[in-house]
Amino acid sequence: MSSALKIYNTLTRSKELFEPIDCKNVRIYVCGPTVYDYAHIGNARPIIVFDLLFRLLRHLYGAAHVKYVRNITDVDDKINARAAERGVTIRELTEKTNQIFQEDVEALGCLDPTVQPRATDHIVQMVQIIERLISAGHAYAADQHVLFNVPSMQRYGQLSRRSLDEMLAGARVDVAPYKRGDMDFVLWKPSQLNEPGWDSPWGRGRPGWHVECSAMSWAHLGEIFDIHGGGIDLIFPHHENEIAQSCCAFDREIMAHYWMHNGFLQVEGEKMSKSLGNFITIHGLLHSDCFGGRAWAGAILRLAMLRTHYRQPIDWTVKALEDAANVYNDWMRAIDCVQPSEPTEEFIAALSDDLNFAKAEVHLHILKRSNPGALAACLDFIGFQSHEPSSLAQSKQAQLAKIGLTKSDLEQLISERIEARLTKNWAESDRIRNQLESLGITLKDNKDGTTSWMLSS
RNA sequence: GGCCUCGUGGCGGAGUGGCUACGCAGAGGACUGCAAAUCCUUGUACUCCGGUUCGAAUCCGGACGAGGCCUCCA
Repeated sequence: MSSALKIYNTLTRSKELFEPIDCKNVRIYVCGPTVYDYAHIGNARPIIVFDLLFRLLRHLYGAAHVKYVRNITDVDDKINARAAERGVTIRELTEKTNQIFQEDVEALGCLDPTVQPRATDHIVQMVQIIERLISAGHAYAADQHVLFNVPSMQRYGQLSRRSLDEMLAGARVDVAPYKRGDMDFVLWKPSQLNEPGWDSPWGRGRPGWHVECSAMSWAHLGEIFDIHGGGIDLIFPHHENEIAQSCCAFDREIMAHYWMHNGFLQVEGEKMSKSLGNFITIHGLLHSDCFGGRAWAGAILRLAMLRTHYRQPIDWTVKALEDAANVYNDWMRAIDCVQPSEPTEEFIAALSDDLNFAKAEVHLHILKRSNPGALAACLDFIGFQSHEPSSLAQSKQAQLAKIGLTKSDLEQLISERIEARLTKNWAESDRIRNQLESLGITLKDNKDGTTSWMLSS
């Protein structure tokens, strides 16, 4: 079985063999969050999906040879509006939001990207790109704004596969007096004194929406790189405009070779929206009972997310989380006290087929019986390593501490119960078992007469 | 209106021309004081209608349905 990586490329709308520009320096960029509010569960999808890809690339090319950049957009009009609304400074808002985001992502079992650049640290590069675009005739300054002149780029619309005519037919574009073409989009715009702004050749202002990604990918990955990822909704206009900016600024045919997009998420069959009241955040799922009446471990959320192929639409349901929890707990029991060996080739090969997790999951079920060590290694591989034997022991200890029992207290209770069972005192036996169950500890009577304990799931 | 996805058993979800995965849930059984866990058994599905073919869930055409984008959005 071959582990050659194949990925679906939105540019060509087909699955292609992945061939890096430089196998010693594989480069991937993923559009990260705009930090103005708690990240919702839809935001978690690209984070998890591309974390899986990152892990796979590290395996295939070596951890030192993969560079993963996921940006943090900390300048945006939504941020300005939210900060004003809450009466906090922009810096306070973006710092706090980013901190929660980082905690959420860690709980979801994601590795840190190689670099997490911030938009506000790359204003210089943005200005440079804009200057290049102007001098190449692809952008123009007008009325304190700088706009990208869409008709100046013949290939515009290549990624989203739409022609300028079609786009204009939709015709709900902003009409502004300073625009030459209806589709032209803003690279730079003036800031009021109460808005964040930077000095530039066009006056004090701030960047438009798309240019930050062109600047940050350039700064950290170069003019051209391997993979660019994000949600499917970003294809147009965000990624289309990034391509336009980068290709025209650097006079390149392409910006990234492979464009990958994850599908959308719905909640219990409906679009997630604040008005429907089904807007759920990662934070809420992890730390409250807002969904399904209980909190969910990050690993459960991660597994539930991965079980649907990343390009398919996913329906986020309580049932899917319960299923994922069942499967996950099953695996954890199977690898309790097992030393991880190596992930199997079949498993890697399945993932290498455009991240076909469902196909890979089959091998996990097989390994559960035939080779727990390999199962543990496969689970480690895909980011479930928080439950290595040592940390399972740790979480058992933590639970004891939480309920105020020492290990010998527990052992005492267990042996009392064994006594009771020997004298067929079932009432006492059940009383002890129920008492511990209510404290989050499940007892299990083994066939040899011993009793072991585990954390309740 | 334009463009783009998708439609598999109760649920999730592989499978791109023949051998009809896998998991969850359910049912039956073994074991057990009862549980839990484990093990065994059990599931013949592919939206509809045409077409191509010896043969289609899989290819082609059409219908219906769901979702997305075209405007901020992962």
